[in-house]
Amino acid sequence: MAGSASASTRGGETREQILAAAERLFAERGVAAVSNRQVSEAAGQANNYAVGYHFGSKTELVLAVVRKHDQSVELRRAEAVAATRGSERVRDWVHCLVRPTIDYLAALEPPTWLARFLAQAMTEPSLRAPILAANDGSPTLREVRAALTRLLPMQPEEVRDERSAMARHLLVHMCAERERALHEGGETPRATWEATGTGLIDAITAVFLAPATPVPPRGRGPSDGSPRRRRAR
Amino acid sequence: MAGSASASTRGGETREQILAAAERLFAERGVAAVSNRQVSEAAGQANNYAVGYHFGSKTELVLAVVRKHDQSVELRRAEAVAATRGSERVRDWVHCLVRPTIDYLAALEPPTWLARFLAQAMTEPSLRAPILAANDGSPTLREVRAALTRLLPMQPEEVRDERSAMARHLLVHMCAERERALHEGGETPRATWEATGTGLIDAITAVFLAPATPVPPRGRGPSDGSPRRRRAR
DNA sequence: TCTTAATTCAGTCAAGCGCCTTAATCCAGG
DNA sequence: CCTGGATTAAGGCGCTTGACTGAATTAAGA
Repeated sequence: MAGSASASTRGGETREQILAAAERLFAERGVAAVSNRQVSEAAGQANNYAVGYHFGSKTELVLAVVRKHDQSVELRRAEAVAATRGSERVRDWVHCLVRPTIDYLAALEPPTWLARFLAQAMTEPSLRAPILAANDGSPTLREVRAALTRLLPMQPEEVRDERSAMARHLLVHMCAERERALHEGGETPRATWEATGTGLIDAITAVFLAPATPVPPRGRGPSDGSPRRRRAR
Repeated sequence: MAGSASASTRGGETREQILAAAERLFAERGVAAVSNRQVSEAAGQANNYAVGYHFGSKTELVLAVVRKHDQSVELRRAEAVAATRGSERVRDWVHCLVRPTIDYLAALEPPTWLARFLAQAMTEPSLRAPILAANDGSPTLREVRAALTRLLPMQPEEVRDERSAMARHLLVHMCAERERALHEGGETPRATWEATGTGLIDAITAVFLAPATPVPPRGRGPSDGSPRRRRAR
């Protein structure tokens, strides 16, 4: 395997081309539907084993793409967290969850593939775990989670975890959906990434702040908040 | 191709076995990662072309699985809508969005594969469109959307559409996540499908009811609701 | 200038794939 | 009981894939 030629060595450039090609192809067709050969060829390599040589396996290729972008997002998130530290507003911390990703997407020059790529990669059963692990390692994300825990002290842990997962799903899949619409030239619900981010912050803030219907530990509870209804027919 | 042997003919039974095997394998490994041969073999067929014979293509196989379940969910949703008709509470209509799916999942005998299967199928680029089309055709879903539009008249259409998409993503992926955790024997944020449904209704209701930050038609607006911040470093 | 290690090229190979064919097998209606 | 259409078994064909290899090509340093 090639050493991680970080800079503009010969191999480093090839690596970049492979990463770019992989990101695009995986975003368009799904990770499993694209062979390493196709990635190698799309990257302009005559050697059909180029991916194997530079990355070892498809899993490591995908992780390399993820890491490449994660780095930049993590930086932006660190900035956002620094500016938010001390705030008592849930919305401010949700902002830290959403804006870094959105701003990074907006900063990439179109056409972008990242959002769709991430949605694909996160859904692939064999890739889900390692990618989420990388997420768990982010210190900034950890700080945001801690802040939300502090601001929502009455909320059962299970509810907060559940809602964190919801926030993640919304961010990933709504961005992917917008990116897809953008690419296909169709209509996008929002005119800009900026506006999409605002919509996501509105929604995710509402999710975290929503009153949680208490669920009885076991057995039927007094009510689950559903309307009057019992046998309609 | 086989006629749609609906009942318990010889071919009908094989069809069922193929559908069950496909649902399981696709849920576990992803649609693209499973070959038609593997599905045929898992269904106990010696003929590696069994899928082709009975369904024509992988796409039609997937759609057949979707339709099989959709039918039952649609029935439950019709009941729920009938019981909710006339209600002015957003939550009641969100209930109609969530409960039918959740209750159907809860009614299936474990282990279930449907939720993960749907998440996989919806993410597959080539399958997304036809599946969403089937969704659009549902008259009950149409009625729910109409009701929500009626109850949220001030909300820009783009915001409502966006939030409908959010609701769909949350329902699909949160169920898939719980089902996965259930299958792997890990911890589930909620003890029961019932409680998961309640959590989803809480969250999705909040999303629909959330105040939408107005986005200026063009150019920088007065505020996007973000905290005081301008150059943290 | 000359090494030399890293990288790319240009293939090979077995395994698995989609698609197709032919021959058995099944079973409902005559 | 027989027959014909539907279904399943068994396997072939051409192609792509992942994994691998040895020779050519760079390019950076001695």
